[in-house]
Amino acid sequence: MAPVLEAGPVRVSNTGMNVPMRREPPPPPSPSREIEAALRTGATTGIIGYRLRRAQLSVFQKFLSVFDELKLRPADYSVLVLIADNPGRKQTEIAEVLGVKRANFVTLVHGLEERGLVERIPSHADKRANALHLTAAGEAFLAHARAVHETMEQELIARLGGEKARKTLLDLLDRLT
Amino acid sequence: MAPVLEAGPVRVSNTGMNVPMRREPPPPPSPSREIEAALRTGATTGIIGYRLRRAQLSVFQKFLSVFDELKLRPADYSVLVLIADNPGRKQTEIAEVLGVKRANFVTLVHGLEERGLVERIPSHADKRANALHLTAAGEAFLAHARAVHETMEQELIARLGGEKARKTLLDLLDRLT
DNA sequence: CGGGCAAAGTTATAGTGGATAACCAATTGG
DNA sequence: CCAATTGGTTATCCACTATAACTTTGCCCG
Repeated sequence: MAPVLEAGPVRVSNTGMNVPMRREPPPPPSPSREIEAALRTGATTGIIGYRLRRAQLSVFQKFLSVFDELKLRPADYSVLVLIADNPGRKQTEIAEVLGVKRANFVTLVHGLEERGLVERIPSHADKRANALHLTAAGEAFLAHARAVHETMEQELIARLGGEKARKTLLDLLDRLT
Repeated sequence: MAPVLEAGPVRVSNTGMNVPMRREPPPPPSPSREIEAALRTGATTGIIGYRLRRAQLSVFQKFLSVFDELKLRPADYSVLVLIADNPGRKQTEIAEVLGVKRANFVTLVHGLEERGLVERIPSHADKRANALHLTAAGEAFLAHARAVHETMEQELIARLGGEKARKTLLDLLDRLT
């Protein structure tokens, strides 16, 4: 996350629009002494990519702390969910929808396999491929993880201002993707 | 670049709400042959963090391609903008508002300094600190970069559906941060 | 049918970003 | 004046991603 990352791009030539109209430096706060004047961040905070990055980092951060005990990272979780909903698929298929290079996906699945959550069953239809399945333990574990996640998700929705706001957000994010 | 990454957290116990109600496997498409059935991704795509991540990667990707010729990465750009709007600040201050560890900020600024865009002037008020400024070349470079970025930003706003949608997005992102 | 090409999985490797620890010089507060 | 803190720096380490190369297997097509 922090993701990230790489900070975001920025806005236009002169001043960003969320920059408070910048006429002249507002008179310094009460004691014009050396009071740590705040920085002008308007030009960066007006950037869509920048804000997107910060929000994403923040949400992932939260995910990491919530799932710390379960030793689950976001990528792990998404893999488990995807396998659960699409049992028997091959590695390449799961990797692709997640946007993970199949070479890197190997390590990911191996980790889950070693923890006894996932099984890689050699497909006899195609001897090159591995069909991915959750083990019984994996199912149980995921059920718990899903519950934990749902709590977090509801918390996020509440912060957004409700279900409608969530839909709006997802729609806007889609337009950027 | 792959999106994924670390995918996001997910939804609740049974099925995500954007998952089409999952009753039973809908009859396979026309030719029930081996037609690469699409994966069920509802449970992942309903996750706020996941969508946030995908959108952020997408936007950054675009930034990278647009700024490829200028050899500017998002972090570089944000640093230049911040220094331009807050000349004379010390490294620690700029680093902090960007959420960059001061140790890692060193490399960042050094790169910009070597390119002749930024100057680190030893402060005589505090002999430990470096006051950051843009060079004349840095100002000129940034003016160009800002113009390039503004074009990209407008393109993003258009995709969102206008200025109002942009404000809505930024507001929602703020609530998550 | 047989040869060539593509796909699935894997390994190895490199690059990048962020985090931590340790250190020096300088400053600040008692 | 001394202790604690701050600013900058270096050196490392870890996580994530990308690329290349290789093996096995499947598929197409002349």
